[in-house]
Amino acid sequence: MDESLRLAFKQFQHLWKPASFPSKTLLLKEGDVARKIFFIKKGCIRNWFNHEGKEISFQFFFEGDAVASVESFNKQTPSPYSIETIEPTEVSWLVAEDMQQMRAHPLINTYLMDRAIDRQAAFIQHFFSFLRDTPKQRYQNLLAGRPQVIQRVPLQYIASYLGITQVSLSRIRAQIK
Amino acid sequence: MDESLRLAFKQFQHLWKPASFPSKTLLLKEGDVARKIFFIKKGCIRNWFNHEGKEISFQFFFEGDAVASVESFNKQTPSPYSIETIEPTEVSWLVAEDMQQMRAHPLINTYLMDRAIDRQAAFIQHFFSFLRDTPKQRYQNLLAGRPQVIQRVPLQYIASYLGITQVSLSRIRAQIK
DNA sequence: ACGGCTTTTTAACAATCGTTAAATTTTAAC
DNA sequence: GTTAAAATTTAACGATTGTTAAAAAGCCGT
Repeated sequence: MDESLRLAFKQFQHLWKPASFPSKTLLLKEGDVARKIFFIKKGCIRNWFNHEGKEISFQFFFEGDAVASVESFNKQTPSPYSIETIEPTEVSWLVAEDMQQMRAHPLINTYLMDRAIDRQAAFIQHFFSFLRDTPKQRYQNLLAGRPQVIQRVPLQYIASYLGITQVSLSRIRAQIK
Repeated sequence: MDESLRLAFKQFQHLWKPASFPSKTLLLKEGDVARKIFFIKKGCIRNWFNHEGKEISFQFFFEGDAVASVESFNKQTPSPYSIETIEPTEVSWLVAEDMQQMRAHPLINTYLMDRAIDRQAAFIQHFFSFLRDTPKQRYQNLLAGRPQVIQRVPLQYIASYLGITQVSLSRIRAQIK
């Protein structure tokens, strides 16, 4: 992020509102329409959806990450998933209208588009690992590439993220140690 | 696609070049830089990457679809995957510079962005099925939702698309019939 | 520090998957 | 149409996973 972009962001600083939440707080409930985008100052968040009574986590976010139910936020449609804190979390948040205002700034718009593309690339890489790797390899990739996920996220959430059960993850961990 | 958009596309008709390829023709080789975007008039195409000597297919395209190694095409970087015809295929194609020219048109740009978002949504749905469904359910979803994939794409390609081996797919098919 | 609750691990068994190899069917070239 | 090559199915076996249940470990509030 260069200086001119930083300045552009400062112009809109007044739009951002601070908030703090305890762990296990729903910031957005599956089926509701997203009105806010969150920027994590401190803490940890997961995105998950319900499938036959089971919670399936599919994304984790940490300090510096922006979190929103993007489609729901942009189109004002029901969100296909929930957003929930994992740790006590401090955020800055913004409503959709204010986000539109920021997007009007070309530098910020370009920056946000680039971040969206980066996230998509990471998403595709994670997806590819389901085609290419075994669950054990997927766990080892996570351990090597994003150790803070394993340090900070409860294993039950990680299991569904890897596409396996808690029991299977526990066995994999026992094999490696 | 409404009338004004159709007119906008017509303006750039002269940029599109026709080409025909036999089946199993590489339109882009993994590691090469993508220079073209293809629009399928007739036929069928797959995207795949090599992993330890095995071909892993992850997307299929049919008549009306636009196909390119998007990141490679946009950033002029090596493509992480190959693009290959499955059937004898007729396409219209365009080089990156001409695509930029078309993107300058607001209607076309909006249309292309919307299609990109649609594709991403479909991609995410496919990804979710790896977290939520068994391989058998994934096959049945494909059979119900995109029957032409099963009718036109060789089963060995479909197997890797579903994240399983050809043998396992064959067993699943035997169970269902 | 204590109890109660949640999370993680372990165990046992059935079901599914991967692997290798062979048999069968389909496809394509001459 | 015949034949060779490719694709698909079937078989057998070992490895991995899901499921259910119980045990162990960790966490939180009092």
